[in-house]
Amino acid sequence: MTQADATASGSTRERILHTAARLFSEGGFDNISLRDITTDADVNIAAVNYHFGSKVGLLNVVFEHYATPVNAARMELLDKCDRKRGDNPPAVEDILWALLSPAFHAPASGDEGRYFRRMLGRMSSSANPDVRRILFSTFDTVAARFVDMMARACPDLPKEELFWRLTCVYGSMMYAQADNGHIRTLAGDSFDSTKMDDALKYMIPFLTAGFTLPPSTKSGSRSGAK
Amino acid sequence: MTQADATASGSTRERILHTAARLFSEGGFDNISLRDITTDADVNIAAVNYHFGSKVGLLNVVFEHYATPVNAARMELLDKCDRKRGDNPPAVEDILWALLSPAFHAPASGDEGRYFRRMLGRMSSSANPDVRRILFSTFDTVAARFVDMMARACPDLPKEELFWRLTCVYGSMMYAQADNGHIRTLAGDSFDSTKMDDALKYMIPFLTAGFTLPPSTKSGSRSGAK
DNA sequence: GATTGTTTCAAACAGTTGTTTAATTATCTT
DNA sequence: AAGATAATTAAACAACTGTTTGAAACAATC
Repeated sequence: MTQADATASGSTRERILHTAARLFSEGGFDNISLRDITTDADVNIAAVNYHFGSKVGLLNVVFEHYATPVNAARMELLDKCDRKRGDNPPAVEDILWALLSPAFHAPASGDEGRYFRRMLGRMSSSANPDVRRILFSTFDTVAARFVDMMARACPDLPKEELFWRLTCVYGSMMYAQADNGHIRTLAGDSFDSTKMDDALKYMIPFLTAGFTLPPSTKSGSRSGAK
Repeated sequence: MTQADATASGSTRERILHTAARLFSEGGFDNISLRDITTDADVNIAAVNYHFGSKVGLLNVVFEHYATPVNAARMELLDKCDRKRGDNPPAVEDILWALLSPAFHAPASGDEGRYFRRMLGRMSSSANPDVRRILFSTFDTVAARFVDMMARACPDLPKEELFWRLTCVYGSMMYAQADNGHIRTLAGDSFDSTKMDDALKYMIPFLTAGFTLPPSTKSGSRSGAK
């Protein structure tokens, strides 16, 4: 089954949805026109506004469609982190697993998961206000709980240092999802960087090690190059 | 001196350059039109094509202007890493310092460094082919040397794990530079996240801890949520 | 089989984009 | 001062954007 076939079946609405996710993942939101999508999906231009109201409305539905299961899986795993430890603070590694594994695994079948991951990574630094609003509102609740649990897992960590460590976690995750190809070009392309199981296997220990470090001392700053 | 004044002085060419950097950092390349730039810089719209050939040509010059000192500083610091250790492998922390500190520090004065950092972070995941080409060619040489030195610093690390660890490093750096505000909104905004000295102080130990971990064992994969 | 409501379609809409033109002004050279 | 080069300007260019229109085709219900 070719790629074109994969999106040529189903209702008009579904064809638009799947084609949009694929093209947005390749070109971002602003660089992909409605004509790009409707031509590829073999539907009329007006169908987008008929079914989704607007281009932004389409993006909204794409996000809802793909992000809902990811959010649900994250919530479930975060619940397990809490139950597992009772009144004790949850474990950093478990929380990181709850954040990363749903994003890297779901949806399991086909290329659609890869499309959505790349789309998300690409859009995470978008300057488009509509994109930012949709992105934020989609992951708002779960992300807030993730941050809260990480803070509880590291009770001695100052807020400022927590912020920078979270920046590393989110940055690593988004960059891995975006898969922009820069690192692979530099580090050799003799292996498959789309295997998200490997990403989890290697990245979770990496991030756990950084996050479980004792808080930096106030005088611990490096003053300059030596 | 107001922000408008800061870019209202100098030659037409310079005003375009500085205004472009500022607006690109706020809105990315595709979302900022030449009319946005020329209106803000108070120059005629044809001046862009006269001085820079095209919009892409303008972006090229902006990158050259701001990235050249960063590249030079990185090269110098990487040289020092090599000299310091002689024939021994360089230290991971020193290499990370060589990569991060020039990006977070330079240029020292004014807002221009912040503009360029944010622009770079925003564009690091851009899908625009022109942006990708410029970005890659700008940092190509230095990045390749950085990757090579990291590989030498971790001789026992399989190429695949090296790739994912580098992904974490670049992702953290770019996300910190992009400063998209998502984490700060979640983690509280009671402190100043634009102080790049703090970013270095906290991020370098974080990334060093992850990168100096012993290689993962083949069976070390986590099979699923518990 | 007529009458709903739903979906599709070609065509046009007004607005914005990067780029170019040709004329005018400014600056420098001899 | 005269001529040559450089820089700036208003205006227009063709191409593309998301969106809307009103008629046509389709489906479902009575």
